[in-house]
Amino acid sequence: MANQLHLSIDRSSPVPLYHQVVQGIEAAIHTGLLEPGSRLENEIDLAAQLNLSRPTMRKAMDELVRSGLLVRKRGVGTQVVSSQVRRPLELSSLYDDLTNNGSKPTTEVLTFAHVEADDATRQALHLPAGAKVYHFTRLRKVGGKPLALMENWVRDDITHIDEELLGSQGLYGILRGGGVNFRLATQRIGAMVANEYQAPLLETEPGSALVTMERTAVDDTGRNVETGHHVYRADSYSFEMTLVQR
Amino acid sequence: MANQLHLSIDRSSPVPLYHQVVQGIEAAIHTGLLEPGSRLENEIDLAAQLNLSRPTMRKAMDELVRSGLLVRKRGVGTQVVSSQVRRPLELSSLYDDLTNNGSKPTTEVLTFAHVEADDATRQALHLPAGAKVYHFTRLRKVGGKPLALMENWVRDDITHIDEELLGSQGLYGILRGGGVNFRLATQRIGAMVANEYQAPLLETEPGSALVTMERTAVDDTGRNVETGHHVYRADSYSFEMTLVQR
DNA sequence: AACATCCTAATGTCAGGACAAACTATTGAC
DNA sequence: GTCAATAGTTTGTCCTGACATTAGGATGTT
Repeated sequence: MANQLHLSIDRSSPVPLYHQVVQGIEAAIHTGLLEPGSRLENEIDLAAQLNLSRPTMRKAMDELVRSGLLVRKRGVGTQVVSSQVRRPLELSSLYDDLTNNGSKPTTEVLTFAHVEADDATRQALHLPAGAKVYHFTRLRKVGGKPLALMENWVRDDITHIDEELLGSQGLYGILRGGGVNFRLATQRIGAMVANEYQAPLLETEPGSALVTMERTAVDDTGRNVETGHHVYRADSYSFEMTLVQR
Repeated sequence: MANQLHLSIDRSSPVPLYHQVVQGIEAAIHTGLLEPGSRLENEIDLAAQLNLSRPTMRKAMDELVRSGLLVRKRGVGTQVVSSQVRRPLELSSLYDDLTNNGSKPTTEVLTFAHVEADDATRQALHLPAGAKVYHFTRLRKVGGKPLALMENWVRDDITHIDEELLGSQGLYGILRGGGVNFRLATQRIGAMVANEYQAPLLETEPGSALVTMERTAVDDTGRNVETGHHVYRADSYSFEMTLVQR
């Protein structure tokens, strides 16, 4: 079963070896070199072929299993999952998703204020009484079509934010530029019908379906940096994800 | 910084050591023994205290980082995330979620058929032409209140399914009983407004908001076992998840 | 031919060590 | 006093080695 992965490992690269393996196998699956359902060679032989240790090989496969591309069974082997799997939902911003997708989103800042945080915001961001936050609402369009209406609250002790900045780039880009390393976010996805305020902005009818998302993001120092409440036109947006059994 | 985790490791237990550590730290966080934002001792000392090797300790912390409870920074240390983190979205069924939650869901089977798969279903389940599937719709209530309207298509070569079975337990429970080990699922979450068919069943008004979910589940042999299209009352259900930066 | 038993292959778990890279805080020089 | 070099701490990566556990086929018995 010479599976001829022709992966090449570059030991002088700063990219960790296990990650090079991950990328190599991902590529092999996407190019069809590794067909869905096919079995891989066992971990030990694969490691030997690439002059890697088994733990390193195993760590690479762990990631691929976690992301849903591979399936392992003890005593049997490892095989490529037959279904075409998309990337699991990652911590990314709408703006990044759209630009990565080749679209050119535009952002219109509807309101902008630097105000004292209300109770709900203080609780969401773990702020003391009297702390101030940036509070703003934005309308995001892609291809001239409105897609999302976003209301956010952001700590003001990270980086300066103003209306002009928000109009020119995504919020997460601004915050990353201010030194924030996002680590995780909790979010809740639901639905509502468009009200009189939302409908005209999103160029739809009151009563049409909207996808709602509430999110709070945490950075690597444990600070709750940002919380927001977004609504999306249901006919233009939905959340796609891959769930992996642990 | 004697953090007194008083974890006890049982080496005779069939539970892997690293998982015992995971459970111990999770418990410490949930009981408040480890406060949000507090730093843990370093990996090596913790491992030594529990008479474990560093890789084992590290594997445990890896899982906790992945699930969002801990945050690591090279050169600095590991700390408990300040926000209260919920479990990441796992591959679970609505029925399981409800029963684990202490609720007593009831299921009403609206339609049931054993029919030849249509094109869309054949494609979703990777079935050959002429293959047959179980096709059924169910209404799930909890506390007498309707919550979800579910339409599913299931391969018929796994286990026998009938109307009575579906009324008494969850679909995933039936399939697991039939020897299926679920591994992953891809799903898409969106929104729609209730139509004339859905509204009376869900005891709501036409035009009210519904959360929609489409899911296809894959088992450990790579078979696409089940695909379904569910709608939930938006006022009673939403999807909550934790996203972790990779 | 049907069944139970053994064997093999593969993944799962665990240990102990070594060095690299990144961040902090201290120390030193100007 | 301010800034830069340095040392120390902690996580990140990688290695070798060992044994346990499981699934499934092969073997042998009834």
